Amino acid sequence: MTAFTSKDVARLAGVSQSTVSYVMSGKRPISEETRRRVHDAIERLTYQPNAGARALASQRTNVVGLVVPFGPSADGAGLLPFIESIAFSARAQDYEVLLVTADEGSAGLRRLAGRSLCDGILMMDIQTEDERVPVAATLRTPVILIGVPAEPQGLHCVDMDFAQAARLAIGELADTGHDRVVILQHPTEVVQRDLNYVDRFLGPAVAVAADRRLPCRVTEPVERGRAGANRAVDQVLADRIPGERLGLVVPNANAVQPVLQALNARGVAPGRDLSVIGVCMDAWAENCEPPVTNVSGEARDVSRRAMQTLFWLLDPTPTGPPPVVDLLEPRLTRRESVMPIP
Amino acid sequence: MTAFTSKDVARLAGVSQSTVSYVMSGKRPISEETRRRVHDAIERLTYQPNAGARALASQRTNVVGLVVPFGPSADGAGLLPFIESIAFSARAQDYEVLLVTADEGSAGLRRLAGRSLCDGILMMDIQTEDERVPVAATLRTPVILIGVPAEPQGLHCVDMDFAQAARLAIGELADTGHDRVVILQHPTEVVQRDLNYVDRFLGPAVAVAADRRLPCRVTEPVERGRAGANRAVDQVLADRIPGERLGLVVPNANAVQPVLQALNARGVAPGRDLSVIGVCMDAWAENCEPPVTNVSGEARDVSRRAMQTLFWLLDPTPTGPPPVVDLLEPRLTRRESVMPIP
DNA sequence: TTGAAAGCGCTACCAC
DNA sequence: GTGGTAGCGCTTTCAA
Repeated sequence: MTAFTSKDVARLAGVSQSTVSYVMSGKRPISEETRRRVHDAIERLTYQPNAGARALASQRTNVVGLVVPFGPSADGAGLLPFIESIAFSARAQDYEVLLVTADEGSAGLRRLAGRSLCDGILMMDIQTEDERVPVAATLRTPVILIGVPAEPQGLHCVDMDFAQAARLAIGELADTGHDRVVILQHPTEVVQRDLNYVDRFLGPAVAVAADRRLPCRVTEPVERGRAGANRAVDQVLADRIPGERLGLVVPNANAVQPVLQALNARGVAPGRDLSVIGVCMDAWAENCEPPVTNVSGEARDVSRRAMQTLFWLLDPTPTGPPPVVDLLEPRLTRRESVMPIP
Repeated sequence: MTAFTSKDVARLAGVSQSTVSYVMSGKRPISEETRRRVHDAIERLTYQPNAGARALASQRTNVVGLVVPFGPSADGAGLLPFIESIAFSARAQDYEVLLVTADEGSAGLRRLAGRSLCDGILMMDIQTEDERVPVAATLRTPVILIGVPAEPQGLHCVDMDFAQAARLAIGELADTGHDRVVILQHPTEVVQRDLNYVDRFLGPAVAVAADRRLPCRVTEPVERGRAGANRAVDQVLADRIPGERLGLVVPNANAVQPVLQALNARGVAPGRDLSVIGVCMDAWAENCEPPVTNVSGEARDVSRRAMQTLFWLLDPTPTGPPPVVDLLEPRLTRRESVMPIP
């Protein structure tokens, strides 16, 4: 019992195979009568076109490749919203999503492109100097980076604007009369992997603090999980100068909750005894104790935009091209973790 | 600049196209000399076979479809280890992974099979009565269920053995001299969605408790997040009978941490004032405060096994077929959240 | 408005 | 051990 082909549809509808094809693609005018007959036949046979054959003939797979940072480094739940919203955007345009793990390095890219497994590629977790970027730049298949490497080599980049996020966070602490800021560094592994967003945030953050005459220190890397947060918080509390208004900035979304827990456990109340601003999704910030003032770049927005860019590259429309480096505005939401102006 | 084809390789190596094909597939003996020449040519051209053409000619896509429960119900971080290990298993066998979201329902299955997008399908988050299962059973494409519906219709099922997990958890509380057990129900949404593992755990749990003469109550659904856990814990503590040895069982992996936090926040120490046993991955259990005694079905083991089963179906080997319903043994690990025998 | 037919790049049969 | 060649099921010219 082998599947029906467009030939079967053609025979049943009493038309040629090419007519079936044109009815499906809409690439040439078809009489109402013919269209109906073909659609009927398609329905009766529950015909579906063979993807391989279509790809071979049309040079279009209708698949997007997605390179995800699994492997030793997979960074907790933050990944899911990305994958999820990419899957939805793809589906909305009749595309499938092919998953490739980042631990393959550029081999994955070469495979996707070389075998014509997909029409375009989305790549996450870009390193500042990323061996895959130069490779990606030479492929026939368009590649969109979610993140901004040192040298994008002409590739389209989409991400949250971390510089702006830094300005918002530090600015808020300056505006609310803080005396000093401590920024909790990402975990060692992230720092060592040279992930692009580390310095895109830290650089501007330090600069803005200097600008606003706010003493500002960056901690040692804060390791994942409860233990890392505890250690970092102990250190911060030990260094506190009596009476100062201290602001903590947590650029690592995964650290926000553990840090708040550590503070609570030590009887230090964010919003009363010191301030905390996190960089994380709103949903996480709201669910903290207390709800935390955050700068938010929603994963969904970033991946939706990345998909839009990719689709534009796949068929450019009259509307101008998307920006090559496309940074989305973050948003500061005030909640209860920042001390009010005295 | 269009990609090289096997014809180019053949010309460069001075052999026929079919020889190139046979060198790559190893499906017929090739002289050492020829093999070398072909491999050289492949290397020089960095030739990669076109996936569509190959699929069309061989009726094999070398792709596995993965149906993931994204959508409103996506249940936090628990999903990633599954996806991740499936991706690795696939890669190890030279397969790609195509992602389909569960919100498409059986349409996704029909598309994967009807268009020959993949050779086999893995489906997660099975409902006890799942509309997709009867559909899956009629496809030409083999489907493996991760989970066990009421009527598997001959489909292969792989999952943790929740009945055994229940026995382990309840048994441990009985053995350590508890007077009463409270089981924290999954969130409303999970219960209403009729997910198969809810009753596969609860039924046996209640039965074993009865067997051991352990009074046992199942709570109202405990909603996601801190708030849900707080409410549930308040209720449990309010119902406590002074002096009793109370055991809490938390079958919902995502609730384990919030529940422990809620207890801690109320000055109730698990392992001293009452006992907690969670059903969750070891990594999560270890990272709790205190480390929690758990029954663990590791996602990785389940998905690896599911992939093995799928690969067996794709090319059956002399070794017998895998069991149709394949339940993996869970493991109880004692940590610090269960009160020692008095 | 429609049909016939030439490929797309590969696999696998049949021949030598 | 190797080569020739007929498809796989679709899209897209070219012709009518």
